Order: sequence, then structure tokens, then C-alpha cells
Amino acid sequence: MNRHSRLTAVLDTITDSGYVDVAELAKRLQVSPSTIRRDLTQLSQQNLLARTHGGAVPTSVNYDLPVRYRRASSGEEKVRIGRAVAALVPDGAVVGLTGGTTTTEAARSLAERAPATDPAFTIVTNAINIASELTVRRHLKLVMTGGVARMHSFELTGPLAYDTLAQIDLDVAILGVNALDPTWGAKVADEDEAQINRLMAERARTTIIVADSSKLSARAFVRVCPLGEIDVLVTDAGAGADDVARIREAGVRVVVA
Amino acid sequence: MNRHSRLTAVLDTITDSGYVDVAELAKRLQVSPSTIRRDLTQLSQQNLLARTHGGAVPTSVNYDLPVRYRRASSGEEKVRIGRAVAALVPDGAVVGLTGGTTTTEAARSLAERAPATDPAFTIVTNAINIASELTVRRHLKLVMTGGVARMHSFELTGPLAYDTLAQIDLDVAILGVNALDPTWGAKVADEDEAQINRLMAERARTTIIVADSSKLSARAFVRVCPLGEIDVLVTDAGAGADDVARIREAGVRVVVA
DNA sequence: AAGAGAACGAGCAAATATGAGCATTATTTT
DNA sequence: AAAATAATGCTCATATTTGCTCGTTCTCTT
Repeated sequence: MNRHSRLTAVLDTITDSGYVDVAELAKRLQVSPSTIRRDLTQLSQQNLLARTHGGAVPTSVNYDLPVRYRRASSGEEKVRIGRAVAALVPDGAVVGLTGGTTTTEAARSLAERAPATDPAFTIVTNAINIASELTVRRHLKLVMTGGVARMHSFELTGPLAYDTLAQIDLDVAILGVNALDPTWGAKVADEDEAQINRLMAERARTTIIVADSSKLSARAFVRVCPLGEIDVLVTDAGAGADDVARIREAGVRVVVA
Repeated sequence: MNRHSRLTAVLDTITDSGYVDVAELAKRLQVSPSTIRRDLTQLSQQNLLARTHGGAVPTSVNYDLPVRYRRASSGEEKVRIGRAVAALVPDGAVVGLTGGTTTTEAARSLAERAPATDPAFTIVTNAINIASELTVRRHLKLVMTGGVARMHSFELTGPLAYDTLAQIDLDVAILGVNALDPTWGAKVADEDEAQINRLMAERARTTIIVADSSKLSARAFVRVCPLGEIDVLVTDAGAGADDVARIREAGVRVVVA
């Protein structure tokens, strides 16, 4: 049990149960309470939790920054979400896709669909990994925005990307977000990313948000758009019934994959 | 068990299990811990993983890296040409790269060079595969042109790509061509590709053509530019002496890798 | 309000991991 | 074949991590 897995375990525990206890963690992770305290100190310095006497509690805002500690995401739901999204896209459509694991799954599902037109779809994306996967597919027309690659990410952003999007009209925009709040709408961690999402939504006749259920209770930094500008949300079965109800009230069609 | 297969094994392991352990890797791969540490150091410098004490953990974008570390080597000479080209590029330069196996090798060599500035280079490219390989590297600034992916190719072309290039100035353009004729100059097979090459050359202070020796006697459809607009040609030792001589007479510096 | 008991942080020593330097061995390159 | 270059393993001084102790601080009960 090395330090990193310990920190991950601590964060997992605190996310699940809402608090952690020094003595209990020490026993469970087979290390001394001193070590646990040092771990908690470090995590609290990174604003990932707040110390209390005897343990720690979560901080209000879950920053996107330290992905280092995030546990391996369960691809299961994302694949299902991706399939459900693909089913919503009509043949021959011009589809905009932003970056992210879920949108990547949507792209894969689109690519695997039997071509009914030629090209089967036109895909417009700012995500290098999506473009890289789709470029070999015969029956897809692939358009990339220009732009500067964000560090630690596969997405292109910046003025060059905006310029490209300004010249394109989309039938459907498929946007991945970091959080979807019933009150605030779609949010992401970064303002450049937000701008790309916003432009895609503006240029599209239909805007589809993909967000696994963890995103419905998550928080993020920058708002992309209010719920009113979203046509469809595709999420997984883990979504809370009240969250779904509130989003539906705002006029968004919610698809549970 | 050579270095590359070791690095691939490390990345595979870290993708599967979420972390790697120096001691365990050393035992499994039958090398000393020192070697493992050196491997991990290199991979972390390229941002393909993050060091911890005792091992390493994945970086954020490692989720489904389409481009593994493996270098599907495009041939001995092309690697050498790539290295020679990289040696011609000054630290911190803004470098334009078109698509092709040889330019890809040049990009790899640039990416592996120890960073002397920050960013070490700014890379501008219309080749999706090059962007895909470079996007994770911390010390590179990566700019993609927009554009439409040509079928069966990794290159973006069309008006969107031209628009992007019109906004950018390059220090060095590294262009791959299909043929380099002492009389006619640089030629490629496709007019879209020719246009991209032409624009890059126009925007650059220095134009470098990469062409293995087979290209010197080849023919191609569209002319990119006459020899007079080329500053450097990098080719391999198979180049015919008379061809080289004629190209040198036109004022082109010829580097034989 | 006062005291008991738990939790805390600082300091210390042992165990382990690390990076630099160097000699040896592979692998290219000439 | 010889020389140059790169990769590897080893050693050693240095870093980090961890568990422990101890004086202090906090919390809860009386």
C-alpha cells in the first residue's frame, strides 16, 4: 500500500461516506495514525478535503484539477451513453463533438453505424483523439477545427478554433460537460473549453449534452449555457430521480441509457 | 527486452492497473531498478505518466491513448532523416510540419529533444497523426490547422486549413513531398496538399524539404514550388551524386543523413 | 468551569527510494 | 575491424517516507 493508493482510498471514502476518521483509516490501510494525518494534511493543502478533529470532510467544490487521484472510470455507462446518443443522430447529419471520454464513445458508436448515406455523417470536432480514431473510417467526412492543444488534454481551443466554428453550421452538437446542474445548467472546468462548447451549441439546431450520472451532482467552474438552450440530456441509470425531474421541468428531454 | 518494448510494457501496465512499482517492474522485466527509474523519468518527462515515490501513476489523459509509445518505424533512412532535420531546428522555434512518414519522424525527433526553452518548440501541423503523437508532451506547444480530413490520409486540407495558415508565421517549415525534381522543384500528388505545402513555405523564414532518395527520381502531379524557394533539402545517402549536385547548384543546401 | 482523554504537530531515527557518477557491456557508425 | 555512441548495472551520498515519542491543544463530560 503506497502513498498514492492511500490518498486515492481516502478520497474515495470521503466521497462515498462524507467523512473520514483517522483511527479507522489507520486500521483499514494498515499504517500509523501519523501517516494518515500527514496524508490528510497534504490533501487539505490541495483543497481536496477539510481537516476536522479526528478526521476530515469534503470541501464544497470538487475542482477538476487533480485528476491524478481519480479512480479508473467505469467505461460501462459511458459506452451505453455513447450508443444512446448515436441513436438520436439522423443519417447524414453534420455532427459537432467536443472532447471527453463520453463524447469519444459517442463518436465510436456513430462510426460503427451502418452507412445509409454517403457520407454517413459529417463529424466536426476539436478533439484530436476523436479525429485520430475516425480518420480511417471510409464513410465519414471528418472536419477538424484548428486551434492550440490544451496541455494535458486532447482538445483544441483558442481563437483559431473559434474562427473555424464560426464558418460551420451543425445539425447536432454533442457536448461533454463536467457538471450539469439543474439550476445553473451545463458547466465545465475551463473557460476555453466553455467557449468551444458554447459556440458549438450556438451553431447547432439540436444540442445534446452527454453526462454520466456523477456529473449531475458535480460542480465545475465555468458555465456553458443554461438548461433552456439544451435540447437533450443523455445520462445513465445512476441519475437521481429528483435531478432528472428538475431537468425535465426545464424542458430538456432526458434519455437514460 | 529492449528499451522500447520495456517502455511499452510500462505504459500497458500503468493503463491496466493504475500504477506501477519500480521494484516489481525491475523483477518482472529482468532489469535493475536504476533502469526502471530511468525509463520512468523519461516517460514522465514526456508526460506519459507521473512519478511517485516507488513507482508512477497515469497522467490524466492516459485513458485510451490511441498512440502507444511504440514507434511503428517508418524505415531506417526516414528515422535518420528525421533526426537530421531536428538538428537543423533552433530551440524555441515555431515549426510547421505537413503530413507524411518522414515528417512524422522529424516530429518525433523534435519531441524527444531535451527542452532548452519553454515551450521547447511550437509545432504547427495539419497532420492528425503528428498532432496525436505530440499532444501529451508537456514542453511542446501544439497548434493544428483546421480543415477536412482527406480520405485515407491523416492530413487536413481545404479552405479552413488555408485560413488557419494565413494567420500564422513560422520560423521553419518542414515539408514532405512526393518528388523533388532538379528541374521542376518540389511536387506532390494532390492539389490540396500542394496548396498546404505552398502556404507553409510562404509563411516560413526557412523552408526544409524532407525527401528520401527515392523521391529524387520520382514524379508527381502538382508542383509546390521551384527549387529557388527551398532553403534546405534533407535526404539519405542513397541520393545520386548528380542529382545532389544539380540541386546544390540551384542554391539549396543539401544535408545527407 | 474544570479535568480527563483523545487528537495533534514537531522532532527523531530507521528503512527505503532516489539521482549522480562511473565502469562495463551492447549497439551503431565509420 | 575499429571507434564512437548509447544503454545498463553498481555504488554511494542524499531525499523521502514512516512510525514513534512527547509536550501541547482540542473536545467532551461532569
